[in-house]
Amino acid sequence: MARTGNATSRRPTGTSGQPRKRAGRLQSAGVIREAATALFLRNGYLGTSMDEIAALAGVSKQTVYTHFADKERLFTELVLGNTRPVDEFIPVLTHLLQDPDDLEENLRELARRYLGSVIQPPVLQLRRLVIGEAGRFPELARTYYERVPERVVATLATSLQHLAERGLLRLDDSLLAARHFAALVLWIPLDRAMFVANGEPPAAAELERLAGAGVRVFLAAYGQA
Amino acid sequence: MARTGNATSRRPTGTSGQPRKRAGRLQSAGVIREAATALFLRNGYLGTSMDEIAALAGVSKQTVYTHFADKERLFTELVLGNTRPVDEFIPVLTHLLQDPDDLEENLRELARRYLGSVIQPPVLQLRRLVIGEAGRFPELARTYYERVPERVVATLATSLQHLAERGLLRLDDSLLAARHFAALVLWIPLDRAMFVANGEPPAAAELERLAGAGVRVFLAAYGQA
Amino acid sequence: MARTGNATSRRPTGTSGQPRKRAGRLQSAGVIREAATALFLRNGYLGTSMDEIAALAGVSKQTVYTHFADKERLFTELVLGNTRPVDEFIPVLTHLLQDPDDLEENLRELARRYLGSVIQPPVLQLRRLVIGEAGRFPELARTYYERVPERVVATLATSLQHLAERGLLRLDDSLLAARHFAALVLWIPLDRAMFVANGEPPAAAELERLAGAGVRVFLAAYGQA
Amino acid sequence: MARTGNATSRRPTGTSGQPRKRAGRLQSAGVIREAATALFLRNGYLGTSMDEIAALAGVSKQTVYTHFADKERLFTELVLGNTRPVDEFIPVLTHLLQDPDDLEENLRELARRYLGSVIQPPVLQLRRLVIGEAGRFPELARTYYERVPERVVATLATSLQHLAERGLLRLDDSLLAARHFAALVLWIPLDRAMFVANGEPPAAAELERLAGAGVRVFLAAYGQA
DNA sequence: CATGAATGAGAATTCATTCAT
DNA sequence: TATGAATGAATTCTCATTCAT
Repeated sequence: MARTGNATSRRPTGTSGQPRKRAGRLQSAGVIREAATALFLRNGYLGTSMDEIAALAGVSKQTVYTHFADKERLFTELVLGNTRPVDEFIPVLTHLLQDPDDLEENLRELARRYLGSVIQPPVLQLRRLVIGEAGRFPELARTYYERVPERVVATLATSLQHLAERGLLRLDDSLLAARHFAALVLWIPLDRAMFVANGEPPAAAELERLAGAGVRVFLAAYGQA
Repeated sequence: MARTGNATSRRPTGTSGQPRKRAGRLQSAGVIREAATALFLRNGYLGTSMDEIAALAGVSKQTVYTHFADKERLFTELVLGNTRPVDEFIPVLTHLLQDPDDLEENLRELARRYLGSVIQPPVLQLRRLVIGEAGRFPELARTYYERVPERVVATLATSLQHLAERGLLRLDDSLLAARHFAALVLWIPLDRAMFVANGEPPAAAELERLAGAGVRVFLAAYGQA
Repeated sequence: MARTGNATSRRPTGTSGQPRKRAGRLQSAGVIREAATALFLRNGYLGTSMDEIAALAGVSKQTVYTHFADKERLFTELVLGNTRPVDEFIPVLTHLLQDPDDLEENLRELARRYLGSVIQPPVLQLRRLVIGEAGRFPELARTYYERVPERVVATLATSLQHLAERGLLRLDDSLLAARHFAALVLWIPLDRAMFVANGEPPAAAELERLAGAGVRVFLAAYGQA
Repeated sequence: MARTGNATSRRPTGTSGQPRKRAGRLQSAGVIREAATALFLRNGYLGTSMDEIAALAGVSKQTVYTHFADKERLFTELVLGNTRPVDEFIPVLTHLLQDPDDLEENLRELARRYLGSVIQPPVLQLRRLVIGEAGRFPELARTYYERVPERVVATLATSLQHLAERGLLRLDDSLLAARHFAALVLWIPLDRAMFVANGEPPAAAELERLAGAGVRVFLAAYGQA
């Protein structure tokens, strides 16, 4: 059932890597961040050791501690600092629903982008990581939930509300509608991706099909007759 | 023949020590299973030590190893042996859609039960656990996915197909429809529960509302005009 | 430097072997003896576990303890019971020097047989084993030394003494002469074999050469002018 | 961000405990080497634990691991680093046979020194150790054989060859002659010492007698008429 | 700021041996 | 006699963290 090799023994990935040549003083933090992110995403919180991080970053372990008080702090900082995908997606979302000429097509485009943003391997890994560590870091998981998926849903709700006000949609609970949209569009591939790690990502045609079908259902319920 | 003292240098330790009750022989495996399940669910795979498991089970560490070859095997066996909730839900599902007098109400009842089954804390914990360890145990996660959530969806698809054949629903891809149903009904509280661990579970009224709303959207798209 | 694989981790050789089908009651002791001998010779005293022995013998561990009080006793009994090669060689030796027609040729034949007896892999393994455990089992090693190599030398000394009395050799310390003979004949391949484990054994021609050369030197010092 | 308590659940233990002297920084490796050597020689590879080594060295276990990757590496490094006796004996040998005034006496002196070097308890223990572990570390045993006993024999062969060229000896295979010399001089006490561990070493007179007798036989075969 | 050496606790797993059946 | 289950101590090795330089 376990992956090739031994699930318990983890190789010190850093040792064999090329030891960077003394990251120029102040860049240490960045190098460490990168190394730690890669390792946490791959092996989880407990599955990653400070030794490995230091080795992969090419710095001494103490240097890691100079920049980050302890493992916990390093971890939470990395998780919460990793919001680029949402930060970039939010404006796209807003813009797409700003002034739609063809609502169904615009929603479909939104669905495609939404899916495309969420289905990226690093995003999936982070999602798995945060979910898996939710027991150990409840605060962190809750904060991540609010800052990442919920932020998108809230923004989407606002946009849907605007559309409803302009008579383009029928809805009385925009947040619920936004969640239904997210559910219809994301759930199928996302749920699968949570469990099937490293599986090949869904083909473009499949995503297209899912986006179309999700939007169709959404509009059947929330579209103007 | 041996030199003074003991060549092996391990004294036979059995004589000393208080005669712990000796968990009833053949029941050890069960006790260990329970203890391990509780700990794995709470603390994860790496966060749980064989020492803790043995201690909580009230047996010696070696006894754990007599019953389970190693930690990995113990873990996977527990995860895959934990399918009771689905095993119980599948017949309910089938029966509810067997011969519906009021389709909307039956779907709503199904939605309530589906939600009720999935939202149970141990089920949620197991879900988080499997997702979190998907990187370390990809095979296990995939198998779990197929045996648990996918099995329900496949069964649901069959039931929906029957309803469509009897003219009660309009659909051409029953699996897709089943997934849309699951998405509309489960996603909202389940996604939240993945991140908000130990948060108070949604109130019954809230679940009722979500079930109703989900079914409404589903029927808007797949119901008979 | 270590052999392929890990010198520390030893695989439970017995588990994969075919589990004999319940050795007929009283034969257990024999089966256990065989299994234990094989394992001790291969992996040493500490490197062999009672579990492995039981598994390879196809009996339960307790059965091992029924026949042998503990690991030490099992070990010493096996080592001291393993004297077949000498038991068989001693009469050969005596007979060869009984009434020699061509002394040099008879000594050469003796040398060949001596070498042939000592150079057998199981004999070499046992020799390595006893030497390696001499620190842990000093009594055992000393006893083995007396019962095996020293017994041959003592017998040889007696035979040489007879030959001297018949005027065929010149010597005043027959034990010393016997030891010189053993040294000249055995030392070269035996010393090498102690260190080069599993090396291919010396070719027959090489042994022949060594026997001849050893006897030549011996006769140069102890032969009749 | 983390839950109450410590997410890692290992308290920083450094505060408590008596501040052991902190073995002088860079000298740890040496201290560890000494301790490990003593223990390996006394108890063998498997009979020595890393715990014992650390304790005897007065350092923490982890410090042992900072200096030596693992037990195997520590062991092989110690064994192969232990060649002082030969390193010192080789020049003596060469010098003694350089320009002999009284060949028999010089050979006898050489025999005494040879014996004296080989019969030292630590040398004997190392020899037993390497032989005993030859099954587990075949490469190591072979390397040791080549670097220690064979190196002496090869050097001796060269010296004997020189003597032959100067007409002081008669021989056509100097390596064989060297091995015969070693056999005649060393075998008797060395073979015994392999088995009789911790036995009192042969008295000086006994060694003298053996050296004399060995040289006498050697010269009977290889000396000038 | 950066380092290498050090630490105590704890990880998974195996050991020789015994007990109840 | 033979067994399977159980035990406490020990095994190798790793962990997060700190100290002296």
